[in-house]
Amino acid sequence: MAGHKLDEIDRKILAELQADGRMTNVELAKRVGISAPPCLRRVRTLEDTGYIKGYHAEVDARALSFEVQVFAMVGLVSQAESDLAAFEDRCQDWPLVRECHMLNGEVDFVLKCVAPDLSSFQSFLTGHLTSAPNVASVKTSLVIRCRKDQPGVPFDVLEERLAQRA
Amino acid sequence: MAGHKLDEIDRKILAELQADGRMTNVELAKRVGISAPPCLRRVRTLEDTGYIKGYHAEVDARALSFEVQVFAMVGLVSQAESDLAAFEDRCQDWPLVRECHMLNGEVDFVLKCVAPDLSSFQSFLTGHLTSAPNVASVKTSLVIRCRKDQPGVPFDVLEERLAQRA
DNA sequence: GGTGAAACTTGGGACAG
DNA sequence: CTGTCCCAAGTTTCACC
Repeated sequence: MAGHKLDEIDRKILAELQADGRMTNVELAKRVGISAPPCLRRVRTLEDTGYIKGYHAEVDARALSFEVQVFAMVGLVSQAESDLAAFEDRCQDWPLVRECHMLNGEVDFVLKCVAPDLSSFQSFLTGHLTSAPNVASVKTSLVIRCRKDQPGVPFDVLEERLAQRA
Repeated sequence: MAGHKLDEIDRKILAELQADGRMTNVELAKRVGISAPPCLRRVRTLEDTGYIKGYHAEVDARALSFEVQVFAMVGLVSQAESDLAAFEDRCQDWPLVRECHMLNGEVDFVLKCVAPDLSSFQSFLTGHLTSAPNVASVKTSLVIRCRKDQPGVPFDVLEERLAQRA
């Protein structure tokens, strides 16, 4: 899958498509300094090998009346692998949970949730999350504001590291 | 900006482009059930009014040797607005910090960070984050695994709510 | 990696409801 | 104002070097 090695042009393609996923192939080819056909071949290879996992429009949650964003820290009673996996499976079925990360330390999971308003979040919280099997504790924190929300990875850091090794 | 009201076709367009941001306009038009030109006009309007804030390729961080993902809970000494804003400004300059959310409750900010490995994260942590002005406490949690990571909002929840109101 | 050519897509104009 | 039909310009994607 990811055993394929990337050259500088591949990394530039990834950086450009991460910044603007709807760029036309000719524009992309111009920016990375090759002609369109080999550029498209590289993009297809990056998609097929899993470097590119998809393309998404970034929609404004607030404009769509999802006014509330919440981080929920979840502790479980049992941390046996089957119980961890069972909780993750449950998260798949909850549309308000957008991300589910298993953590080290005191807390077992952090969930990033969205909801149209506080009351619909609270009915999810009490009706589904805290009442789910094996859930010991849930601490929630409302997002007051978000001034940085960048997807993906910082390619400039990657290039710096590669430059230092050379 | 967002005062523009959306009809069902607009919401379908947003849902489709959130799921696949590289879909061609004709494919999109077919899926939402109108012809291509008005479909494109709607997409442009959604972009111009801010419902669509951008398009991004989803790249595989691990494949690009960003092996480490960390959530950092940050408490500040002073929560005066100017001090909160100063911390947010600093986050803009740290490429390893991908998201910076201000929270209510005991902790002031949660940061989602990526790094190539543990040692580079720790040098960022001690060299930049914990040593930044006004930072009182930083608690970090390594992401062990992530089984759900969906961008954006759940459109099915939105449609359900609209159906119930009708 | 580049070139050329066919098929398709984009995006505008003219026009109907 | 939003939809449909049509057409030129541009884009994708093929076979080939």
